[in-house]
Amino acid sequence: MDSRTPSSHTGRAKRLRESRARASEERKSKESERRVSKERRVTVSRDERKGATRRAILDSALDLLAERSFTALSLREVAREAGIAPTAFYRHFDSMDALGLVLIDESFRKLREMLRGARTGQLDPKRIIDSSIDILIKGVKQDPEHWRFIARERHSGVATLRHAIRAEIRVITSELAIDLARIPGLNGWTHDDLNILASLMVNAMISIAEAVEDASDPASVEDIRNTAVRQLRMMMIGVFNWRSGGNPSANELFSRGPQATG
Amino acid sequence: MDSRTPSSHTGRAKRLRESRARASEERKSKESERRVSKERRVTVSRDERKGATRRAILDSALDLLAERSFTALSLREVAREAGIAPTAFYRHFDSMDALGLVLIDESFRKLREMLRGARTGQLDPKRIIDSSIDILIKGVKQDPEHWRFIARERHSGVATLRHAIRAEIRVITSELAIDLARIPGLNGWTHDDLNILASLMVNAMISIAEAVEDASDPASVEDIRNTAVRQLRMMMIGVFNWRSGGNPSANELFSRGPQATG
DNA sequence: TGTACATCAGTGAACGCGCGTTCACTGATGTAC
DNA sequence: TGTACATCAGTGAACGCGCGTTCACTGATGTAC
Repeated sequence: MDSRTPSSHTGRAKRLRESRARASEERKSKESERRVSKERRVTVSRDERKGATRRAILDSALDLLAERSFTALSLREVAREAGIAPTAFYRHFDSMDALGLVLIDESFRKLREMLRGARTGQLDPKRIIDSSIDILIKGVKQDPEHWRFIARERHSGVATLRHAIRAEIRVITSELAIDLARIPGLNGWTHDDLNILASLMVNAMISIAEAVEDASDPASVEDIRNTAVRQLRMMMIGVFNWRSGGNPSANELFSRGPQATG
Repeated sequence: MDSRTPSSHTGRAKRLRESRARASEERKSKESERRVSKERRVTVSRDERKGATRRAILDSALDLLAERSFTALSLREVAREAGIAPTAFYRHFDSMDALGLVLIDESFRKLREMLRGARTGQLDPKRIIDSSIDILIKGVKQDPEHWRFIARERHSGVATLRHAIRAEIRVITSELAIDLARIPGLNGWTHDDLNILASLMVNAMISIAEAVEDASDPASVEDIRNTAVRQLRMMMIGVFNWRSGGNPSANELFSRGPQATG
C-alpha cells in the first residue's frame, strides 16, 4: 500500500506509514461489516486513507512543535515529516493557522479528559492536594507535546491561537468554579469569589505543568512536586480562612503574624 | 549627519535617525569637555555613532517583537527597521541569538529596577497588597515591550533565551526570599518555606503581568487588578496562618470550613 | 459481474520572494609624526 | 597645524536555499448502470 511513497524520502514518511497501517488494521476489523452493507461501506476506504493522512499531518506538526514554536513551523516541513508532497497539505487544511486551531482543540480535549478523570476519581480527601498534583504531573508526562504546545502558544505571536487558548482556559476555569461551589466548605461563597479562586487554581495548575514540562531529570520533577504541594497547602489554608465578604486587612495580618491560629 | 541615509528607505530609518540625534545631542553637551582633553575625547565620536546604531538595532528588534516571536524575527527585518544594511548588523552582534541575550539582559535590568523601587518605597502596610499590584501594573504599562518579550520567550523555541530567562527569574525569586525573611511575621519560617513562598509570589506576579500585558481595554485591566488583589489577599491569609513545620491536613480544612476563624 | 465514467487525494514542476551570509569596497574618523 | 596612513562602520552585489502557493496532471477508488 505504500508502494507510491517516494524512495527519496526514506525514513521520512514514517508518520504516514504508521497512520496508514493503523487505518488499514481498523479497516480489516470492519471487513465483515463492510461486506454486509456494501453500498454504504465501500466509500470508507478512501475516507480512511484521507483520515490517516490528516492524522499524519497533525501528529507530525505536534512532533515538530516540541522543538519549534508554531510561527517558526513551515508548511513544507510538516508535509515532509508527514511523508506527503507540500501541495497535498491543502487537501486537508486551508492554511497552517487552520491546522493550529485543530491542534489546540485536540490538546484541550486531552486536558479536559484528564480533568474529568480527576474529578470523577473520588479522591481521598485527606490527600486531595497530593493526589491532584500527582494526577497533573502524570497527565503532563503522558503526552507532553500537547502541554508544551499550549504553554508555548499561549503567549506566542499568532493572535488566532492565543485567543483560542485564552477562550479554552476561561471555559475550564468556569467549569472549575461550578465544581467548587459544591464543596461543603465553600457553599457560602459569592459567585465572584468562587471564580477568583478557580482562576487562582487554574493559574497554579498551569505554572506547575509548565515547570514539570521543562524539567529535565526526575529529581527536579520531584522538587517541583514537593514545592507545588506546599504552595497549594498554603493557598488552601488561605481559602479556608477566607470569609467571602469582609476579611482582615494586610495590616492586621502583619501584626498578628503566623502564630495567630497556632 | 544623516545625508548618507539612502532615500529609498524613506520613513524606515526612523530608529537610526532618532538614535543618532540623541547621540549627537549628548555629544554637544560634552563638547567643552572634549576640547579640554582632545587626545582622549576625539575617539568618542566614532564610538558614539557605533553606540547609536547598536541602540537603533536593539530598539528596532524590541519594537518588532511586540508582534512577532523571536524565532520569527529575521536579521534583515531588524536591519531594515533600524535603517542599516543587513551586513552592518554583523558589526554589532555575532548573530540574532547574541542580540536576543542582550535584550533579555536589558529587560531584566528594567524589571529589577522596578522591584528595587517598590522595595525601597516604604509602602503603607495597610495597603501593601493594593500598592504592590498598582506598582506592578504601572511597571508593565510603562514599558510593555520588555514584559511582552520576557513572557513570550519564556516558553519559546530558542533554548538559549529560555534558559537565560529561567536563570534570571531564579535570581529574582531568591532575592525576594531574602527580603521576606526580614518581615516580622515570617521570621520563624524555614529557609525552604520562604523560598516556596517567594516562588509563589513571583509566579503570581508573572501571571498578573502577563494578564495585564494582553488586556485590551482599561476596564479589563481594572478587572485584573481587582482579581489580583483578592487572590493575593487569599494567598496572604494562607501565608499568615501557615506554621512552618506542621499544618492541618486538607481533610481537617474541609471539615472545618471557612467559618473556623470567622 | 462488467463496463464506462466521476471523483478526488496526492503529485511535481514552476513561480517569485525573503532569507542569512560572503565578499571586496568606500570613505569618514582617528592616529602618528 | 598639516600630511600620510590606519582603522573600521557601513555598503551593495551576489550566492544558494527553503519558503507558500498555482497549476495541470495522474491514477486509484467509488458510482451508476
